Amino acid sequence: MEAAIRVFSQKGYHHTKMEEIAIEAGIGKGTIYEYFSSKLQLLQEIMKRSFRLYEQTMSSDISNSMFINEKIKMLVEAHFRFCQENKDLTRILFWDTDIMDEELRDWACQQRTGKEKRLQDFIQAGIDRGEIRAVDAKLLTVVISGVLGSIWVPMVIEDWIIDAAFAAEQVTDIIMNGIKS
Amino acid sequence: MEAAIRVFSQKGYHHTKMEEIAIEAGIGKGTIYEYFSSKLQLLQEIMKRSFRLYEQTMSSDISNSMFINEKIKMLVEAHFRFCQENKDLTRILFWDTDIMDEELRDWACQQRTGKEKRLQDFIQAGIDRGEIRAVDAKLLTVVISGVLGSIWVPMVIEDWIIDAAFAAEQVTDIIMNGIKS
Amino acid sequence: MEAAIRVFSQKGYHHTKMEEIAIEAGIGKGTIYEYFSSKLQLLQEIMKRSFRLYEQTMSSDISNSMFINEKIKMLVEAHFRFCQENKDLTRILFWDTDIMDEELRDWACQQRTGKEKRLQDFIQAGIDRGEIRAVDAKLLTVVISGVLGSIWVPMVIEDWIIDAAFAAEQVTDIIMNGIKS
Amino acid sequence: MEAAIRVFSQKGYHHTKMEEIAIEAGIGKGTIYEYFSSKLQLLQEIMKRSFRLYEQTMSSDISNSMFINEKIKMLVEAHFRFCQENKDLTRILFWDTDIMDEELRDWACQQRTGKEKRLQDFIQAGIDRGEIRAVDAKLLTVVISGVLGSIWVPMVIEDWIIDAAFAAEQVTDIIMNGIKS
DNA sequence: TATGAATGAGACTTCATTCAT
DNA sequence: TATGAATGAAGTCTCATTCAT
Repeated sequence: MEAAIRVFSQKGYHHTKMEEIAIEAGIGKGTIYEYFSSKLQLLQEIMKRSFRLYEQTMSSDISNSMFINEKIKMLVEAHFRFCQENKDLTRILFWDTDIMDEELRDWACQQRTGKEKRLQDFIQAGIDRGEIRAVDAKLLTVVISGVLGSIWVPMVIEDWIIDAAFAAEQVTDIIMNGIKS
Repeated sequence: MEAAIRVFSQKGYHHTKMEEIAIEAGIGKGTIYEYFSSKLQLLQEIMKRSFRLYEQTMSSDISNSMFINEKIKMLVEAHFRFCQENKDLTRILFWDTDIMDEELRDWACQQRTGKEKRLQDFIQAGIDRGEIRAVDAKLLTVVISGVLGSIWVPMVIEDWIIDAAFAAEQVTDIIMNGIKS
Repeated sequence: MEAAIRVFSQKGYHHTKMEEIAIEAGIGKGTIYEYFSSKLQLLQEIMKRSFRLYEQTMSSDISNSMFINEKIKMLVEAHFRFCQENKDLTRILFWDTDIMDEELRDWACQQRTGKEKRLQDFIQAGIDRGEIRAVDAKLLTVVISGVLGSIWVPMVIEDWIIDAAFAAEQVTDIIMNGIKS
Repeated sequence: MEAAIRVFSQKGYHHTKMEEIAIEAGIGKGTIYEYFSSKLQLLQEIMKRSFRLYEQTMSSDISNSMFINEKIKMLVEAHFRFCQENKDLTRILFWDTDIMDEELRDWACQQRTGKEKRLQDFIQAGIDRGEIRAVDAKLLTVVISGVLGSIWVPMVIEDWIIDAAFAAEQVTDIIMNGIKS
């Protein structure tokens, strides 16, 4: 699985041959099939595990009792940290999106939708409590999701290294206070 | 080419067979090869044309003499409009990223990097002129790119319809003034 | 299909490679798949066609209005002729019985059962009309089926050539009159 | 070996995996190879043993000193009994005929040929002694072999249960006296 | 002696591409 | 110029067999 993650991440699902994974893992081609029934299932297993790991990373850090800006900061920081620490997984998770079969695609959509729903609810709550001014909650959700969903690109592709805590601070600052001087 | 765009967009590059494109186009399989030397080249042609169209859409609207918030607004609005009006192209451009061969990938990276460079310069100029407070220009670039690069997902996948002008106004407002009440 | 029949007949289904069929047919491996979706389907098509041909051969000759011994003679003769004239088909039809998948196997069983049912009815009618003495109809059916189902072996394997009309006459004579001197 | 017989009989040689035999036998996959050098050799061992058992069953009962009809009756009865009592073996012996390699196939052919030669000689003797009228000995051999070689089908496939002694009596009666009323 | 995880040769099947018509 | 039947390279997956434990 480790080997598969490395190769998938590097060459993409469709350009990866089972033999390459086997070689990378230092095992025989057939051995992979002892543990995964097909190439697709191998990818799916990786994705499911990744989603689970991502969920853990995200949810463990964010308690419910914080102020909105603290919450956003932790969210952003956790996401940045995950991407930075799991570059290969990140690349697979966000890049190889087109191979998922119907089932996995639906599942991934649900995951995303669920995540965004929680984010949107939590923004709406902030608005209701008066911590956030009355912006369009859906739009703000998309904005924040967008930042999270795109930050990995320079990190993973250009090997851009940035301190997660600092980046989170800055991004939260921009989101909260804007950029107008 | 129109047909190819539709099919690629719907099924993704790897799941599209040349025959399907031919059928969609109402022509023979061999005829495609009269105009494109290979499946990959067909995609590349589409992508290049798309990038060109995108560039046009983006640059035509944005004159150099505007204030920063106007500029950002136009940038966002133009992007939103492009995504909304070219859903198929958008999906290909942003989704089928993993098939590009070395050459195309490099080219796409250059395009992106170039775009971000211009964005970053223009942000830096804003900071220098004092229109923007001293945030990390690279980070802000990533944030704005992220919003642009992610907004298409709900538009294309969930068929989320939103008025480009209104969305641009809101997003610009958030970026400029933040969300704190 | 002609080529497939030859190769299947000679080497058996499991020992036949698609490439061998292609070579025998003087075409490319892939071309076979233009006309048959899989190796199994190719065999099935051959079998279905063979059964149809067999049925035709059998039924065309045997009118309903004959005496029992005439009927048996024609049955036996038609069968012998079919085996002699379609050695390859015969070998496939009666030899490669174990590869049939569930569906085809069921279908083949039905064919056989149907055939035997008709034979049994027709024997029973002979008994009822008093042309045949009161033997066990089921057993006699099995005996006659057995003769038909086994005669091909020396014909096909040992290349035993015998005049169908003569053989039919003799066999019918044995069945009708026994062998006791 | 018992396990192999059961599984081969049920699924056919080619559809049987070594692992399935191991599971059926309640032993490890590798253990089979302690006793049989290959899958094919395992089948061959089974077949050889079966032929031997068959030969025993057939020859033990049939003394040389009997009248022709007694002899045929015993032959038929012994065969029927063997099939009835060894359904799995029977199915393997008569069904999985196509997998035999050159060597085994030749051996099986010899067995069969030998058997038929003896049968034919013994028929010829009957003719010479005047117990049988002058039919074609070869053809009669094929007829009797055919009945023997086919009777197992309804027994094994349709689970047709019939008393061997009764069946033998009837079949012998038909062969000896025919069916004409 | 018994095992079963590991192996890799081998076979099926796909599909981008060609080329005779 | 347009076609689509033919092609065969390439890749997935199976399963008999091995061998370290």
